[in-house]
Amino acid sequence: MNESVSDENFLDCPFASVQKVVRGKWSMVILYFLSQRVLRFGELNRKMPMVTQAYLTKELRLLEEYGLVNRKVYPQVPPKVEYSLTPLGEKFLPVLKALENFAVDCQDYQA
Amino acid sequence: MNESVSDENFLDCPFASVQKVVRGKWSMVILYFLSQRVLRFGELNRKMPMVTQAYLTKELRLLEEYGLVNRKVYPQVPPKVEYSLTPLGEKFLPVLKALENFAVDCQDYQA
DNA sequence: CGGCATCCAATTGGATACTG
DNA sequence: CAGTATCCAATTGGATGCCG
Repeated sequence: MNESVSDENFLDCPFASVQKVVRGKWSMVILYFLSQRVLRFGELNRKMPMVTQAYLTKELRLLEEYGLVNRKVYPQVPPKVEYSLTPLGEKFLPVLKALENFAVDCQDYQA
Repeated sequence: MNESVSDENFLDCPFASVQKVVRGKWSMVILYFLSQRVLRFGELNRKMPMVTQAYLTKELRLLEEYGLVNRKVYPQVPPKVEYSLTPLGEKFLPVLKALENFAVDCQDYQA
């Protein structure tokens, strides 16, 4: 069900391969905030108070695994962890921009 | 695009309002095929054999509800139903294009 | 042909409490 | 401060069968 996308009737569908990035409920918002600047875990969480810290951790781990987010741990007490976009993460920004434009279009249509 | 999402108006966040479109596992693939041409239900299903018809129906209904897809029923026997993009659906295409580009970037990074 | 209804499995999202 | 660990609720995805 996972990697066997060699269905000949199917495509070399690029969407299937990247959709996982966009599926997490808050992943795009995370990427948006990190595109503005490097953020510590607590800072990011405060910008997204509707997300529990446990879930924020999970999504950050996923984005890290996908190679879009970098996690830098400072060996201190108390701990300090900074999150930032990787070069690949930066390459996702045009998608965010396109989605932003689309959101505007949506509002126009509702008016 | 900078200050439109300040630290507190996360609810105005355009991504949150639009993410539902992109969450369905196959919604982007559906939109991609429909961007190529108008398709009957069966045609679309044959292009996506990994999706059961019941689920394809569900996603199409959602995309219709979101205003991206138009469903045209021909009152015939046997039934004929054609799906196409609405004007709003067309406006989603830049997002698909951006995602496509990103998919290419992903592959570059894996190499 | 293009559904719908039903039921079920899997995945996701989230609350809460505890920790180095 | 930035997490784990656990448990649970909600949502999603999917199989199967019937219908006009």
